[in-house]
Amino acid sequence: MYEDKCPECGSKELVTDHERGEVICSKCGFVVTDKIIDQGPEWRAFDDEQREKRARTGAPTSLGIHDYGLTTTIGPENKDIGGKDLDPIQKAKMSRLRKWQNRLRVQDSTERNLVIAFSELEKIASNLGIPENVREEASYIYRRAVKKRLIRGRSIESVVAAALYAACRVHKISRTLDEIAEASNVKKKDIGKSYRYIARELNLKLPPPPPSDYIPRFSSKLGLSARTQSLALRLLKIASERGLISGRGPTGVAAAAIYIASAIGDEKKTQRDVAEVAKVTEVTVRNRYKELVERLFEEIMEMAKEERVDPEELALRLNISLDFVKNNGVMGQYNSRESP
DNA sequence: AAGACGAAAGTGGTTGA
DNA sequence: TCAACAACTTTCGTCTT
Repeated sequence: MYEDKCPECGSKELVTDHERGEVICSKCGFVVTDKIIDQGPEWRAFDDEQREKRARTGAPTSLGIHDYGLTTTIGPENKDIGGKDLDPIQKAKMSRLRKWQNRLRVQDSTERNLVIAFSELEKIASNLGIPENVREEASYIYRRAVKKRLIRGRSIESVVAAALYAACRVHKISRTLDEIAEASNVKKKDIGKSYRYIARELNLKLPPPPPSDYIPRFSSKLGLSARTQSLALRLLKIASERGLISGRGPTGVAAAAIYIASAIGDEKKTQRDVAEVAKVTEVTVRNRYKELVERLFEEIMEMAKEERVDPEELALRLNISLDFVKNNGVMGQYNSRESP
């Protein structure tokens, strides 16, 4: 469930972005929530007639059902098409058919494996509010892993979690290992191991997610405005252009950018709060944000100016000494800072 | 009491001989 | 296979507001 109004600008024009699993205000771009629970069908019915037509086409085929959802089950009602009761002979026949069908559907161990795996997948994915297309990606990856017999010695759950982790990265809505570990009963370490293994064996080449992938989700968890989000994204853009990102954990960098942006945007969050949503420690937030402040000083002051925040006030919020502010030339005089 | 600071020691993963 | 290494965490005492 989510609100029907944008908390940022009050507009009711909310758009659901199924690609990213986010609900976004079409006026100001604010991410209302990134957690869409229990999505309905992917289509919208504009009137009853259409709804009828579409509903009759049956369940959408889904990779997440072990036989692709294409089998017909024999219903338990013992009625014929007209809804009349069947005679006893027919009844017996149908019950025999049902028995066989159940035996055939969950036939070999591979099939059984998939049944268990996909129910686990659904559980984890719905805990995290992962959209349908990403779930299907995960199923696909998992199928390939099974086919290549990559599950030996690994638990089904850890491979499922790993597949989901990979699928999220493919679709640029990266979750952290911590988040997936929390939503499943698998330890972070095991997920990581399984992930690295299947990623290598299946030739999934996934670059590490850029910190910006985490900004919408973290910001909306913290209840930050769209304005502040975009400040954070701007900081990250400049930072990555200058190569200040490499080697650093993306979540820590994202957290730092949000911390700074929240101070500029006049809705300051504590290091603790930011660290919590990013699942890093305060120490890491501190280290990253100190680096960013040092090396993006002018840009930060420039943004402060745009946001009509007094430099001294900002210095206070970010615990930068006033000397540092002066020496780095808020007025634009002595800036001959070179990087070592 | 809360927020921030940073030193010091520990952890787990990567790299390179 | 082992050791060095970088990033990050844990823990903790201190300072400021």
